[in-house]
This record gives sequence, structure tokens and C-alpha cells, in this order.
Amino acid sequence: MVERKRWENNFSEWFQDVIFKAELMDYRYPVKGCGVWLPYGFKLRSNVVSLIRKLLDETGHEEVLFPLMITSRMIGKESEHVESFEEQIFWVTHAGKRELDEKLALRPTSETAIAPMLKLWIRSHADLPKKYYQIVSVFRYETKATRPFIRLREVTTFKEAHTSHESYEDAEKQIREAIKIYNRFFDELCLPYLVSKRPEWDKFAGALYSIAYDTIFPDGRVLQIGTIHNLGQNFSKAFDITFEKRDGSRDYIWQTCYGISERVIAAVVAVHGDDHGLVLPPTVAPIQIVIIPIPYKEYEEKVLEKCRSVEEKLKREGLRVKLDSREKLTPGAKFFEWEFKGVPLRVEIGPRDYEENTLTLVRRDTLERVRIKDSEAVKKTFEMLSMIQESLRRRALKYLLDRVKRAESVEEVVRLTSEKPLIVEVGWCGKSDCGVALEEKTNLSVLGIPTDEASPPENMKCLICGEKAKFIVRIAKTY
RNA sequence: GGGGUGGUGGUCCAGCAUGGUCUACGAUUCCGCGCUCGGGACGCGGAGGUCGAGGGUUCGAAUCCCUCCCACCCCA
Repeated sequence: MVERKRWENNFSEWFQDVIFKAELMDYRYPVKGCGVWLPYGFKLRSNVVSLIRKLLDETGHEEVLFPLMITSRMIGKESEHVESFEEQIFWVTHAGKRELDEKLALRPTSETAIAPMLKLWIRSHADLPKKYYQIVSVFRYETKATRPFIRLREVTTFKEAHTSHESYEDAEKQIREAIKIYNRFFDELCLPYLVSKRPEWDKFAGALYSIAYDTIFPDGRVLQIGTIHNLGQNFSKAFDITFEKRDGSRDYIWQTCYGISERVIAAVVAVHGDDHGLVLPPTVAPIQIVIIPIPYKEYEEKVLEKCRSVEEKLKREGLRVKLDSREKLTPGAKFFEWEFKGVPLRVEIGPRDYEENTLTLVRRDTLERVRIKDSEAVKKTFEMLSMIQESLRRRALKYLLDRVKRAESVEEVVRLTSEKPLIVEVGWCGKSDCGVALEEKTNLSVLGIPTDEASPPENMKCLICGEKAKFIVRIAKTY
């Protein structure tokens, strides 16, 4: 395995470095909290976007595109909702020199953009369910330290799904489908996650409840990489979106929404990386295989010729292949460059390989080198790509699980997290007061209660008040 | 919200205390040529700067003063 010292001990620096030098994003754009997707990063983003698009399309979601601007009246209709976003909204107040009669918000999210249209589109139960999604930029004036991919003022890759249903049960069913979709999505990216129901004080403004996906970074902090909200009838009541039910009576629609952003790309970068740079899962790597010729006196043409034929062969199999035939760089320099960019598999072809009808394969995750016969090229390539995918998934999962601990007292939590933060599961009575006190005393944030676990052990007690625990609650240092 | 640091070729940075010797140091990058090539080669030649912006002091400002802008870091 490749060392992960800098990755683990100096993560913040490592992360900035990789994003820039692997040419994912140039974050030097002169507006705070905004960055430029570079070609290589953009391809990675496209692959991630295609994946989520495929999963949503397959499950009957329809892609739409709503306008960027929302009137102040619309955005103010759901009171809890505005309140939570108020301080973060970018307002368009002028057109040239003239002040607008009604100022316009750049969407911080699109519930209030979509609601008035749903009111026009939905008339009866026959129009339901409706499952829409869009992939757009959203804008939030972040006051905390902004960071590329993680905390942006323009989130450029916000996938938001918005669904409408005729009953609470149908909405609940939709939540379960959303969970399945997100599980699959993160599995394809080899990302491990914990699914938690957020506490009351941290749910999405205007939702009945929120479910969130968190993953852990090498610095021990936790990143939220996806959320799913049951909106109940809060927005439909605020926007008066009603429909005729099967029995002829009228009711407000039931809604859900769920979102992911380029934070999942941050997670792919952070979770799989090592001291040589990026390590990308084959599913989304812009280049899956890089071919590097090792020229030698008298062999230049022959070697290159063989490289081209291997490139052709692999491309025909639908693989994303790059032949790096730049003459000015030595093979060693190319090795470092493509390793840094996380290309999962490298093929080296030199005079020896030419003479002996072999290829040299090197996998990025372990840097193991094997020589195979030309005739096995396609078979071995596929084998190795799926081995890499599998081993990334396993390693990342283990890394996460190793950093989830249980504790029975505040002191124990403090002790466990003194070196480096991790995720701690503790008993909780369920009262908000105790939850808030827990955050204060441990200097951690409550992620919420596991969605996949029934009830806490018999003897578990609330860490604050000492009463019998109703829930297990996860706490961690968050981004 | 509070505090701090900084802005000089594409990148990283020296110079600023004590203004002139700055026609701005060095490394890296980039371009050309040659030689190399199984883990970041080397040699020679070349390119690249409104010193964040504006104002002021001065014979003279990257350097001193004022105003502004921007970015980064730390703490709540």
C-alpha cells in the first residue's frame, strides 16, 4: 500500500494541493467561494453527474430546469424556510441604475421556485406522484471559511430532486426509494457513509424531518454528502398547492426533496487519496487506463506502434484510455503525473515487453506491478479495474468503521476525541436541551440518530441527564 | 461575529527595518535546440512584471503615510 502520512497528518494542505495540481479546480478565481472547474475536473464531475442522472432516470424521475431567480415574495412564503436562509441570500436589487420594484433572489435551493409551478400543474391525484430533479448552481453567501468543493458561495453541482405525493405514506415510500438510490450512488463511488436522522434543531428549514449521509475525512472531521427531507405539507400549505383526492375531497400535496452536491466529489478525492495524490474509482475516473511507452534506442517506433494497438484494443472495449506519447517527458515523470491525477491503471510498454509479447500493468491503489501476456490484455484489464474498485470500497469502509466508537460519559468522549476527532455514538434521552448541552460539553456536533438501528441497548443512559436512553445519537466534528 | 497574516513574472518567494546601489533576488514553470528515456534527467539559449488599487510625502517609493479592495489563517 502507498503511504498516507501527509494525507492523514496534513490533510487540509494535501487537499488544497491535490485539487489544484491534479487540475480539478482552479480556486484562484477572484470571487470568494467560487472556483473554476478545469477540464480534468470537469470530466470527473461529468462522470459523477451521469451516474446520478442514470439512477434517477431509471427510477422515474424527470429532469427539468427552473430559473435561477426567485421573487422575494415567493421565497418568503414558508416562514421557517426564509428565516434560515435569510442571511445567506444573494439579492439582485438593480437593473442597470434602476432599483427593482421587487428584488430577486439567486436561489439558495429551489423549493420556493418550484412550488408555484406545482400549484399550476397539479390538479388531481391522477397527476401524482410527480418526481422532478434538476442539476444546477445554487448560491449562498457563506460567512464561514469557504473551501473548494466543500463550502462554496456558488455550489455549481447541486442535484435537487423534488417530489409530490397524495399521502404521507406515499411520501414516506419515496423517502425509502431515495435512500436506496443514494446508497447505490455512494456505493458506485466506493464511498462509505453513515445515515442519520438529523436532530430537530438541524433539520432542513421547513421539513418534518431530515435524513443525512455523512462520511469521515482523514482529519477526523465529518462531511455531509447528501440529504433527504420529508417536507410534509409545509410548503404545499404555504403555497396553497391542493389536489382532488380519490374520494373527491381536497387536500394539500405531500412533498419530499433530496439533494447532493460537488461535496461528493470532495469526498471521492479525500476518502481514496494517498501521499502520491488522487486515487479515483474506475467508475468515474476521466481516464481509466494510461499507456506509457518506454522508448529506447532503436525501439522508439516499435514500442509506440504496440502502444497504439493496445490503446485501440482497449478503447474498442469501451474503456477510457489515454496514450501519453509526449516525447519531452521521461517515463518516470509521466508515472508521477498520472498517479497524482489518480488514473486507476497504468500500462507500461517497453523494449522488453515488445520482445516478449507482454504488457506491464501497475495499479494505482497499491502500485503493484505485474507482467501479463498480450493475449490476456483485455481480460486482465477488466479484472484489475474491478479489483481496484472493490479494494477501494473495502479500505474506505474499514477506515470509517474504525473511527466510530461508543462512549458512556462526556469524559470518555473527550478522551476519545482528544488526539483527533472521530464519530462517537452515545446514549440520548431525546430532549433538545440535552442534545444542545451534549454539543457544548463535547465541542462536537450532533449528527443525529442512526436510521438503521432499532433501539439502544437496555442499560444505555443519556450522557447528560442520566435518564434511560431513548436513542443512540452520533456526534462528531463537522465541516 | 472577534482576532491575525498577507497581496511582487504562470507558480512559490527575496527585497521593505535604515527610500537612491532595483534596469526587482532565487527557484520552479513555459518556449527552442541537443542529449536522454523500465520511477520526478541534464546542458545551452530564450520568454515572462501596471511590485493589489487609488491618493499623499519626496528630487526620487516595491519600500514611508492615508483610504479602499481582495485573499488566506485562527477562534466563537
